[in-house]
Amino acid sequence: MCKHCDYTQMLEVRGVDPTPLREEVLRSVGEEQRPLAAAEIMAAVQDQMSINKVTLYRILDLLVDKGLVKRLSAGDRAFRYGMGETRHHPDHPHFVCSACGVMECLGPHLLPSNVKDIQSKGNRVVKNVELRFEGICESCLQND
Amino acid sequence: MCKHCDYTQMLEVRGVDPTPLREEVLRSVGEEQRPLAAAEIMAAVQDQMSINKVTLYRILDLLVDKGLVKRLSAGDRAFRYGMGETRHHPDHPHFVCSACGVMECLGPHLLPSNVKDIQSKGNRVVKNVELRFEGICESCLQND
DNA sequence: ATGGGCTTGCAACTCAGTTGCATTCGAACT
DNA sequence: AGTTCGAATGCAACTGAGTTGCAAGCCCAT
Repeated sequence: MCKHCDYTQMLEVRGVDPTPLREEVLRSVGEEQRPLAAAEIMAAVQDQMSINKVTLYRILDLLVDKGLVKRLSAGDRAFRYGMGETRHHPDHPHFVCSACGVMECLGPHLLPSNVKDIQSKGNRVVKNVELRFEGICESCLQND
Repeated sequence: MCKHCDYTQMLEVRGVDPTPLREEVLRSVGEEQRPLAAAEIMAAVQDQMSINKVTLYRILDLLVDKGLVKRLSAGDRAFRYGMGETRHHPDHPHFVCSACGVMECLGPHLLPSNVKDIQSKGNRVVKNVELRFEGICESCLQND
């Protein structure tokens, strides 16, 4: 996705042992311009090396836990996994096509800044905000 | 949820035969102040009459299709079902507690109005917007 | 070399939701 | 009345994404 990302270093900085599988999973997520389902990441990694389904899910859990990867709801039964926030990749909303199921990233400016107002409202702690648009993507509109 | 809702009539207006089960499912969703998971709706309906799991899912599909009910992602594996938009119930964001999994409704004012700007951006059609906050709810904060 | 702690793999499981097909029921048509 | 048709419901078995339990492999420090 990005020239700023040294995946090995990103892992080390978060105190995660940079094993080949972990690096490859993070790279597969990072090199994509859109969040992927676990099955897609699986296929991408399998392209380079062999990996077990359980290992993949455990690595994804770990990366999500360390904030390197963000787990996103797509409105269907499978999560999507995209790069976590960094200085170079601010938080942003997503668009999901209900025809083909592809999730796309939208510009960060579409995520209203006043959205964290809820933090002060009521006695709750807000840790995360997710904004998702659903509809039909450009490519599906053409091939209808 | 509401004095404005005549569930039988709501079904009829949308051209849906108001069977006892459909009325009871819609009522179970409508009388709650927060969106429920299918299992919770199941329990609520079972309280009044016997219903099969498959029938419940089919009724929910139907109600979602007719716009009477809205299917919401909670960030976990189970959808939540809340009342669809009406004049009396405008679209609004939700809060999900990652500790107890309960989804709460937030005020419609927290859903930024400029959020539909994306409609014009790019060649896509946006049909739905979902804004979800995640964190720890008031009740879980107290019992920690 | 050996013991303990990560990392990975394999099989079996869970859970929410779905599919296929049988049954029931009520309206409609001889 | 008998038949037929379609819509609504039920039951069992399935699906797909993710999880759990446990064994095996690997590495490093005693």
